[in-house]
Amino acid sequence: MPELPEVETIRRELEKEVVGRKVKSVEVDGKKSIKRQTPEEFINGLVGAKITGSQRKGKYLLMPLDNGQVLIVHLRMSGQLRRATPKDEVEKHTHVTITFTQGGQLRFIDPRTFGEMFLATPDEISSEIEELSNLGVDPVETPMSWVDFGHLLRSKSQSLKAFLTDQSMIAGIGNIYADEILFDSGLRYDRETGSLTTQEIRRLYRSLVEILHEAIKYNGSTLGDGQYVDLFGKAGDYQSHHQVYDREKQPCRRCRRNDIVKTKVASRSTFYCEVCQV
DNA sequence: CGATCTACCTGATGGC
DNA sequence: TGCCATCAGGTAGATC
Repeated sequence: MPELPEVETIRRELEKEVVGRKVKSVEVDGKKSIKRQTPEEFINGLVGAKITGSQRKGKYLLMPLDNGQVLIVHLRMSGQLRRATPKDEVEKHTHVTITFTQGGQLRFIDPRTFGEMFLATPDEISSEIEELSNLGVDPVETPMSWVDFGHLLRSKSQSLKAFLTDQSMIAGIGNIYADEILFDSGLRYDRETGSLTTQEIRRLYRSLVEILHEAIKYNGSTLGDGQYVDLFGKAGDYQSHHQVYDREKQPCRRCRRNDIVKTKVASRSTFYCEVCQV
């Protein structure tokens, strides 16, 4: 599922593939992906506009336009952005098709329809749209010192996994990378934020940055369901580097003597090693 | 206050 | 073979 590394992979591709292009026409199939405004408002705001940038904040993609608005995309669970040409077969669950004056297309495909696209002004992004204005620091976009990270960590008393996946604290980490980061740092998912020593805080932050960068290097993770693919339909490669996620009952790659355990936390799967994580 | 659950939705999978 | 239940997870909002 798209988390920070997957969204960053797509952002980089969008930079090459759509920035500088002008929108010729937009096709919207129903209201499944355009939820915050009418399809007409969305289409009218896009047609004739040129995409001038490709940014990311947490799991949100933001593409500024030359008309003062910003095209915002959130892929949620199953959303895909795909480069296409008008001749390409239209895949099932294609909800939005943007055709550029140069001929190419950008398509939004989303079987489970949780994802969305909408237009907003920079003012609305920084004040009115709460999910965006409340987003915490993006650890790849805006690195911080481990000391600042420690302050943030101690600002709220909660479990480490809840902290890592709390988008208003650190933006971009979801279920998969939270487990991988916690394993790498040797910390259990249920440790309290206030219980960490200075050394553990440092280790957690180092793991967080390292795992995210490694995952970006391998173009993100594509799970067995194949839901995540990049702009060209290509799967990521980081899943083979997972140490714990989806490795239940398989031997821990670090201690080699314990099997990875799967448990449920807040109705989400959590994988960890009982020996390596304390 | 934090932790947990539920809704949103479809496709894949497993059991019978 | 087909039918039903379960699972996957991002996020908001309800509830404990």
